[in-house]
Amino acid sequence: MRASQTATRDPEQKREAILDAALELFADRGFHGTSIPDLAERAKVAAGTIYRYFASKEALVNAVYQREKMALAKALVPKDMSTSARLMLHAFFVAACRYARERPLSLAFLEHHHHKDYLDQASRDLEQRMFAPALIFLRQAQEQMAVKKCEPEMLIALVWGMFNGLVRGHEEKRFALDPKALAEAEECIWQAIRA
Amino acid sequence: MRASQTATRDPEQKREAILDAALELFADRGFHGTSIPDLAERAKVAAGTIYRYFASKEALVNAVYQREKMALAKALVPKDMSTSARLMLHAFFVAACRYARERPLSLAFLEHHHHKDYLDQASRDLEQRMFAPALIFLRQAQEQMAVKKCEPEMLIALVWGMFNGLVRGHEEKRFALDPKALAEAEECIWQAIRA
DNA sequence: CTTTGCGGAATGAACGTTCACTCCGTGCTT
DNA sequence: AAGCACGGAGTGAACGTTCATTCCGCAAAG
Repeated sequence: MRASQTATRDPEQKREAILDAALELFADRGFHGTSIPDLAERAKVAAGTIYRYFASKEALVNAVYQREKMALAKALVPKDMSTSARLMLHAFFVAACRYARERPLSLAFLEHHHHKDYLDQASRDLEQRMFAPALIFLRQAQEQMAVKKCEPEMLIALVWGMFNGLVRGHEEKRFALDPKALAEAEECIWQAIRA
Repeated sequence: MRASQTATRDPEQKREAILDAALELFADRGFHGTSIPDLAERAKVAAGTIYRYFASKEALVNAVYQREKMALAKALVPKDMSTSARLMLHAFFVAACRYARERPLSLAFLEHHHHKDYLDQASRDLEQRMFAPALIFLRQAQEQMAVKKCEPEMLIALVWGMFNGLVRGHEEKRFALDPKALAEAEECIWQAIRA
């Protein structure tokens, strides 16, 4: 087994093109609303080629899900858990807003395909790995009397729910999100969870 | 002349049976994931019968959307806007939780089909009629220094986002929602928006 | 020349929708 | 009172289309 010597035609690049096209189409038409021929056209490959890289449409959507979920997790995971709860929330909020701005399709896709029945176990498992660091941090912060002593899972649901509401309202142009509005929103979130 | 025969023959009841089946299936499989034959079987009618009541699958999903959105609006609209902001939030929260408990499929359907491109203008217009009373009340409360002076649309997005996060987390069994947890969640929401 | 992997037509299943028909309650005729 | 003709709701097989997936010929790489 030699290292990849096919430099002229990079198969990895084609795979990425298919994943990118799938992200776009699945994000705004959903899984069942997207056809393989449409997908092939967007990725600029033939329909049959997709099956060289992915066993089925389901396998493809799972590959997209796992790629995007890991990208989101990587973008949100804190570098340093030793600061105050307030600063941690700030870091989370800034990172989440940056991700929403830079990869809006990723967020839309993940929101749209959350907990769907065609997702396999590997995809589902990523959910918990994602929230694990936040959970640990929240328990710490609760002991230091920095945040409310509710079920930490519930606090995460509330914070993530607020962030989602913000993103959705902004996408629907119901309100603008200039720096002032963002700062106000961040403060709302902090007030919601602080002790 | 039998009761069951008369019941089956009532056209309004058949229409409702189709709408009920559509609510269930659309809520958990989505629009494109639900087929007319499946729908017909669930509603206990023949496929062709559905087209006696609705012009197309799109017309059907719009009929379901409008019925459920109006039911939600009716359940959430406040009886009396002259109390304090805190009590208004309490009334909203109790009503929303009651709706989530009694009609979970309705909430799932509305969340799932929010702003989809197969929804017609009439369906879209219901969205704004829904938030209008809340907007008026929020502006009042802001003048009385009871809630934060942010964009009211943003406050609505945050509150509704928290409620959605709560419902979703509960449905996924990530945490329990006993009366104590509900009271804590309500307090979080209040702290998020209070002045 | 052999090997490899892509393109795109071919395939059968399943889709939304239609339509010729059945069935039954109702009211008119006798 | 009984029979008949009518109208419209309900049916489900059939239609043309589109789907996910397969397959084979070809073009380029080794």
